Amino acid sequence: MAAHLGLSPTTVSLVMNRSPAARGIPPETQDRVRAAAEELGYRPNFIARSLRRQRTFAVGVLLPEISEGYAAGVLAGIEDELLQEGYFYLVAGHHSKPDLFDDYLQLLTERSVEGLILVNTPIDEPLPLPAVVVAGHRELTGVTNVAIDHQVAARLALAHLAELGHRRIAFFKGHAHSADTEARWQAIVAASRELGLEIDSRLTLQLSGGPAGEQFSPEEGYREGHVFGRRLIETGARFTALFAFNDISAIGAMRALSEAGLRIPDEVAVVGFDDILSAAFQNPSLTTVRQPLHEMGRRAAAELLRKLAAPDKDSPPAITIEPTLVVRDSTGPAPDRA
Amino acid sequence: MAAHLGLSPTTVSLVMNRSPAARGIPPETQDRVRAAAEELGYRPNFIARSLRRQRTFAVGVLLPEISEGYAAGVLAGIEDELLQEGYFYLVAGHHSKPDLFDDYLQLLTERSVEGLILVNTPIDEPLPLPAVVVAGHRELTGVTNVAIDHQVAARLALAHLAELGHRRIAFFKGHAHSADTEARWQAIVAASRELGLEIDSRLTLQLSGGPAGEQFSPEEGYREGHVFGRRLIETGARFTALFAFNDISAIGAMRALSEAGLRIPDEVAVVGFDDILSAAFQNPSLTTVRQPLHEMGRRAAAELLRKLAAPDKDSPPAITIEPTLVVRDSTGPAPDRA
DNA sequence: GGAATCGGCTAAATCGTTTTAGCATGCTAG
DNA sequence: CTAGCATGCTAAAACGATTTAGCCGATTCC
Repeated sequence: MAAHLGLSPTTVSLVMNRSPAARGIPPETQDRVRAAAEELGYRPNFIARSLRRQRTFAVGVLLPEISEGYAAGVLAGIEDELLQEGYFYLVAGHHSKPDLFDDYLQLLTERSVEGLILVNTPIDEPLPLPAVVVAGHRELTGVTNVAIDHQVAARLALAHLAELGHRRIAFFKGHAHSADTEARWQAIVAASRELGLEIDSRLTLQLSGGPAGEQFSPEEGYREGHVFGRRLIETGARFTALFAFNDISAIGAMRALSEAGLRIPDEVAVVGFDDILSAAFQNPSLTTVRQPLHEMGRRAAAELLRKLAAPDKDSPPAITIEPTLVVRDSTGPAPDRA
Repeated sequence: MAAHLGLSPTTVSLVMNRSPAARGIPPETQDRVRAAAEELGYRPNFIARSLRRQRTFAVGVLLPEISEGYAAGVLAGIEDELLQEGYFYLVAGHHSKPDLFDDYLQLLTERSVEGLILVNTPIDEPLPLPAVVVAGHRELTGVTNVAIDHQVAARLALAHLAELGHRRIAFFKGHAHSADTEARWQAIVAASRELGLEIDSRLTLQLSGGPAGEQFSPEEGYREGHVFGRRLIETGARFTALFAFNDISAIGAMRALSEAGLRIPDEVAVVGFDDILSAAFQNPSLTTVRQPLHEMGRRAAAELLRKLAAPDKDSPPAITIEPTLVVRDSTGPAPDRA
């Protein structure tokens, strides 16, 4: 390129980067360089540039499983934001195996990513690079945690049910090793108090989510929802609505309730959480709290880029995002009111 | 590192890479180097290495949408294979916008990826790098196409139905701009002939899949399945089974059939295609042909690595992978036989 | 005793950029 | 007339590794 023009690499570089130092190069020469670049299809080598500038315009993403709905949704948002800003990303799925966390962290740093985004990945030690966490389990100093606003989520679901006249509501709590379980439950307790609803501990079941460390597959989660749906009936305690921890268990429970002869939503209303694809395809279709995964990803990526641009400015410990309620056919007026 | 040991970078490099030229370096020195590397946490800089060796150990993946089930499933397979072999990958989702194909192809080549994998991405021009295509639309010379074996898929589904006594089978054909539509339909025609089944053109409906170029969202696909289910009944032609083009339309059709008072599987059997997550959660759960997405991804990645390792050896134009039949509750004996 | 070999290393070029410092040349000002 | 300055460019170092060619001293061989 430089040779072809009879100019030095310096000049070419200056022009191509529209560097302020190119002030001293007359417009004609600049045009000549750009024309030649166009003609030869010249594109500066990113690797060489990265080496010299010590910037890769790449970030690393660590998540449990790339094909799983939650992570994939968030990743799509991350991608949108990053590509727009000229960044790329390297992903590694660790299949929830803690040994792999470190291995992949190593590999990513070795490749000189500039920052990290962890999705649903519990980690204890401080991270070697600027990082943002989505659905993080613990708080790490200097690391921003992106999560939905559980207060709002609980209030949306419960206010919807209360408005329909439901007073006796059953709950599926999340499994112990989920990041959201505790926060969500506290929000539910608070919202119930606000709305004057009582929580019956007999109607509060905790999902196991599989043996600690491992994760239930979706089909197993569905099955657990089914079992728990039956168990609710067996308690003998009266309830007119169920707020499940996620759509999968809600769908399993709906099946169990129908099998027991309970009509949905006439006799029992069901609210799920997440708004997975199949929520809309159920019969009846499932009312649920939607997590704006895409936006969570976007915000996480945007915050990371902000950190990279201004490492000194300290960053918020948390970014909370508003969920929305998707009302479908699994909820209706409480039977005693209808 | 070199300075710390009082040795030259050459020696360090030779030892760290276990280069054959390290023959001349005595084991003690080698140990000394490795010990120091361990102690200092020294990891060679990948960028510098890439620049010198002209190898990045990275490949580019182009797909429509990272959060969509098909692509995400394939990508998980790609990832498994690549990470295992020390490669990383850069992904870009083009949202089915042809203008973005070239842009991202540019960006990826600029970043010196060594090869490309295209998933569900129709492209005409020859590619600038070694490439493998999953679910490719056209044949490109030198590019291997990974796809399922449609013959087997059609035979699995139809033999299952025939065995249950079904003779009058309705079909949903794929939309015109899907890579699989034509191949699958031909396979269905062939398998029908083999099994002595007649195809009634009144019972063969073609999905539109949305206005050309754009893609239907899953919810729209579901709705189309619902409409088409009703339309099947309206034809007045007798049928005891439906083989849909995908699970989503099958689920929509099941809904329509139930609403019309037809019991599944007693009066109509339904077979889907893909085995998406919700197939197992339907009521009744959906019998379907499962595409081994993960394996398709793995094979695609493996073939690409093979190409990179031996660019001269010519590669197969296609790799076909066997689907499997997942029998659930939406299929049963034909009514006239039961 | 001199040449050849061997053992243990290293100098220097290279990959393709960016960046700092500065070199000619011509013009202007004092 | 010359110091100073603007103009238009370039030399060379640097980024952090890999790789080729080869140096130097000691031993072996004839």
